Amino acid sequence: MYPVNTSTAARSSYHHGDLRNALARAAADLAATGGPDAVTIRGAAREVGVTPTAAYRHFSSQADLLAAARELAMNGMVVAMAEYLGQVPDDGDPVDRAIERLLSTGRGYIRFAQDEPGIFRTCFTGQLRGAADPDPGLDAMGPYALLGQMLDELVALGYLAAEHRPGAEAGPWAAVHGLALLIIDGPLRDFGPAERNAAIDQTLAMTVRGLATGPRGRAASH
Amino acid sequence: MYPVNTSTAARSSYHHGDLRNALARAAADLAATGGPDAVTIRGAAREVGVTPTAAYRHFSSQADLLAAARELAMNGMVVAMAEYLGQVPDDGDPVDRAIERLLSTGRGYIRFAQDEPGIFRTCFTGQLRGAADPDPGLDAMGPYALLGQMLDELVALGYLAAEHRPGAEAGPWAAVHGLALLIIDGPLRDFGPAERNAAIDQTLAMTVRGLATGPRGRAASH
DNA sequence: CGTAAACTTTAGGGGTGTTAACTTGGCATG
DNA sequence: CATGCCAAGTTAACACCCCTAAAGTTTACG
Repeated sequence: MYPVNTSTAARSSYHHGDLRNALARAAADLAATGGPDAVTIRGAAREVGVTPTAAYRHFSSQADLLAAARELAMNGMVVAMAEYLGQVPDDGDPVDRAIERLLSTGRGYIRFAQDEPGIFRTCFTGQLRGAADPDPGLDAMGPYALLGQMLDELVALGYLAAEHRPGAEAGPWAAVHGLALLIIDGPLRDFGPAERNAAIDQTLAMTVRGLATGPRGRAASH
Repeated sequence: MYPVNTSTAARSSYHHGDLRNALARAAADLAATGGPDAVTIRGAAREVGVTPTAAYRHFSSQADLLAAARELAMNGMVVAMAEYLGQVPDDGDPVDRAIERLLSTGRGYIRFAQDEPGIFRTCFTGQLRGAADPDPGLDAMGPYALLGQMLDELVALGYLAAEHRPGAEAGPWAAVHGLALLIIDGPLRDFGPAERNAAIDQTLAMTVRGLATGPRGRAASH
């Protein structure tokens, strides 16, 4: 009944050696299949082959474990999005290209939510207010930073007016975030693929049009 | 230890007389303070002053009770939104007025989410896929229908192009929905009121601009 | 007056978070 | 080398939850 060496750097017998990470990983796995509600101390401990109370040596509470899972989930999300974004071709008109990159970022966001709803939900839903969060919000800023770069590009190219740049992340982010949630566990969840994609295209098109406040933006109709 | 007459039409002694509704109401109360996770058979029964097993006479499961709570929550939301919408003045240019109504709808949505996060979450999050849902999605269509009317108005006034009308609900809905969730339990939750309102204004402005595809729309800059 | 519905108690099997007290064993120190 | 400390694990237990089942009590109604 000694701990099973599930994955990395684990000593062989009584002391696990890397229990914290192993538990966090297990928690992330649970989140992937069952969403944040499936992240449980007992479940993670069981998966690692360890007593539930052992987990309390490394995590002060279930919320703490969930936070660790969320961090891993967030990493997974930015990696997946970056990977998806890397596939967009780098040719054509600069403005079109910048817009295409923005669109791909949004599509990557929504696609990830659809492909890994459990992880996506874990990233964003069920945040505790008073939880001990060392860097508040900054860990969830992965997609935010990415979006910021896109918008900077659009300003530089004259598509988005400079005076509209401050705080411009809110709109596009809200749009893709909301759409993702409406699709994965909102009223749009039983749309077929066609309707779903139509909703995505329409939302992204509206967003891009709504950002066209600069000189070059008002020219392009899209 | 006889049941306390919490509210409406309850007979006095052994038979409660309106237990189903009382439980649903209690469940909605629990949802209001603690979100959907706080909706529990035992909790609702306790609040009403009744044995947990008695609840199973009226609800087949906790999910069933939650569904009832969600229905009440949804009603509360449409009422609150309608009330808020009723306050917008009915004067000025028709297009401006229609846009103002659209904006107010969005503001009402977000405001409700902020004022009653528990109820809002109960409306939209944690939907079970296989749950016995008599009219799938249609109960959650309250805000959706309202939005549809606004968009029809905008088409009639030439602000939104008719060819963009089909499925145009997705974008605006996604935007306000996403913003609401980012604010109440997403990364934007610890924004101050000022930043929060700025994000709301910016998102709504972007949305309105993004809908301006008709002849009258392209003229107005807003 | 008797049936049946509404509600009650009791009991039990499974899940969860969390605390308290105990045991094991690695490692440093005398 | 022996010793003993202390962290990493353990078992046990309490409280809460969902859900099911069986058997009893009250009340409405035909």
